[in-house]
Amino acid sequence: LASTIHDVARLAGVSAGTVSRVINNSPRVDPQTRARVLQVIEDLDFRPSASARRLSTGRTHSIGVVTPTFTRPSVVERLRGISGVLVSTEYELVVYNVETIEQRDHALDLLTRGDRADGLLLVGLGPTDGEVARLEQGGIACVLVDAEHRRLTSIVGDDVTGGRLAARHLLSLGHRKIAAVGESPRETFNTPASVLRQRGMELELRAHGLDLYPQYTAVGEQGRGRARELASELFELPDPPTGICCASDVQALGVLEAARDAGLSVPRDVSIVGYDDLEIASYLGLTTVRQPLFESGMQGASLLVEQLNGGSRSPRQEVLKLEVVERSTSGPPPA
Amino acid sequence: LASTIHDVARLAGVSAGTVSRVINNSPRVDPQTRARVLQVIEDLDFRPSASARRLSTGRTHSIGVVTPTFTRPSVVERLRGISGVLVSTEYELVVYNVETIEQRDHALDLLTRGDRADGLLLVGLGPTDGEVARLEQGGIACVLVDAEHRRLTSIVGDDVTGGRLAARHLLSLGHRKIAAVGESPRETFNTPASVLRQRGMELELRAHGLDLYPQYTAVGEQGRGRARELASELFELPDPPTGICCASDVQALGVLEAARDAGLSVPRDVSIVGYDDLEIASYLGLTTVRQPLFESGMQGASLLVEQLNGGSRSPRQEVLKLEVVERSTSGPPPA
DNA sequence: TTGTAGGCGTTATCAC
DNA sequence: GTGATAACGCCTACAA
Repeated sequence: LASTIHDVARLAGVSAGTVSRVINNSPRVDPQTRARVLQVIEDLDFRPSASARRLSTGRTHSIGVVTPTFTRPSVVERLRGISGVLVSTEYELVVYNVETIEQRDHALDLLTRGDRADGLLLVGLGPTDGEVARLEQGGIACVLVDAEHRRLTSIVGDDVTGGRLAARHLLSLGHRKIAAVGESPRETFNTPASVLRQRGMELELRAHGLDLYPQYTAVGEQGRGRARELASELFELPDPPTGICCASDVQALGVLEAARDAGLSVPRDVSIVGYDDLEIASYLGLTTVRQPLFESGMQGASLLVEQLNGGSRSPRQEVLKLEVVERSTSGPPPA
Repeated sequence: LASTIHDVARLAGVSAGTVSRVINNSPRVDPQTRARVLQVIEDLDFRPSASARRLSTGRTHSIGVVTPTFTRPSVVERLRGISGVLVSTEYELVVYNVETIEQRDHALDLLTRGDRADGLLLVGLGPTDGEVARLEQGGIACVLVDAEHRRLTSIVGDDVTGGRLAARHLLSLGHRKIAAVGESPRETFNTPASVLRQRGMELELRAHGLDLYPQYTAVGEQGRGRARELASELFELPDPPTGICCASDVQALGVLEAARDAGLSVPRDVSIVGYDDLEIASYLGLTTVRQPLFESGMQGASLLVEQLNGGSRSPRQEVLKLEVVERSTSGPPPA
């Protein structure tokens, strides 16, 4: 029912080849005939078939974003950045949401064949060596956001430093009993962000002659609910912490709830530091480690598009700047 | 570099046609040869080319979701629902984020050709009659979520009723001076949700011998910041309202900030009602009109997939249940 | 049950 | 500059 390149050719009295040249605005076509062809295209409301193009050129004009639970606030923020740069290109955005190992493997299996996407953006998810090899073999460009691999370019926040910054902030306020609420790494996704942040905290504490004691280290699955439980346990300790660093703002919300449950006043009784600086953080006055999520998406997408346009694919690592945003959930420890 | 159906055929000692039959598990193939072919497929790590399939079958195995600013919390929630049902199907999820009229028109123009997506999910965006005609002509299935068109099946919240419910809640608490903070419809997207809710409020107020006065009707672009400004103006009125119904929870956040700015206590001095019941609403104790966003996405996707599987495409309308969730931002008006 | 052949709508490589 | 012609990799009658 839809018209093809041949219909156009016939009505314009030229060959399909010429129409193709017009479409792809090749310089080698007479202005007269070009005008004529364009007219017919307009009359017929012709659009070249994307499928046929894919098969013929071997390019899909789409990039795949694969990420565990793309509806997490931090990922959404990154997606905003990604979408923002893709919209001004010819690339479509195909989202592969992976919640399980099977889904993750399945997606990467499909995607490494190269006929579904020209490039991949892996967000918060690291590929295995084998997968990287297949990507290279298939000539598929790939950039990591919030994940790392020595052979791939990646955009990361400096998590160790982030952890240090959070701890340093509390230390500078006079805290000595500092705890961490973190996310258990979903091992299959290979992103140790939460672990690295705790390591950073540890380093900073040690530099001050302190330590991150096991009883002050609470780790569980991501999300507000679990963080609330973890924090409640912390508050019930015989010698509870006076400051808590969380692996995300979402977790910090849970910790705030736990404080409320326990009848603790923030920051008078306990200081709480988040991570990410989501919009909600500014609304709530949450002290947090700001991570440029939006920018990470932008940069990831930009670098990927650059590679797709023939740019170098040699691994590069972009480390994003972090900073503590001091608001009203942190203050001096109780006397 | 990647192996094709012919490679498989050759090594298995059969024809390409047979391999194709195996892939698409046609019943008409000898168990023995099938086994042999499958073995070769495994050995070669063969995967059929999606591009070739698309061209040959005319189906893309992908569904397009087009929506204005897909990173809005309410849309994200709907996407969760959509993604949830698509993941168990063979359909890919292609996101078309449209921020401007041009982008909207461009996306719909591409998508109505039928070689980019088998089906469309339009979220918070209504197509024109012309676009609907082209969809039908191209045989492209389409379901609307949070939008309406008489010829398309759609999933909507009952906005008029939602407005009534919000107003009724405040009325029942004794409020008489009730204002609305709404979103100016981005006309090009054809979704009058905010307007409908205000109409509902109006109806309910009238039923109580009251009215929704123009000075109590503040409308502006969506988002927290603008809502804050609008509410500030409301609070500066000589006779300010004692209750405010917002078109979204996000707007309600802005209104809460404005109240804080004005030194008003909530709900003692002013009651605030949101709309949507985002997760943040429960965290903040925001009274709101709960709208099943996640379910709307699920249902939209389910109905679409159903149509794609040969189900009926005659327009159907699914109206989602709304309910007021009473929390701590609403109470009796000041005496 | 299996092989053959034509077609899906483009692009690209040739000659002319 | 333009027109044939051969891919691209798969599917699907139709024949055998």
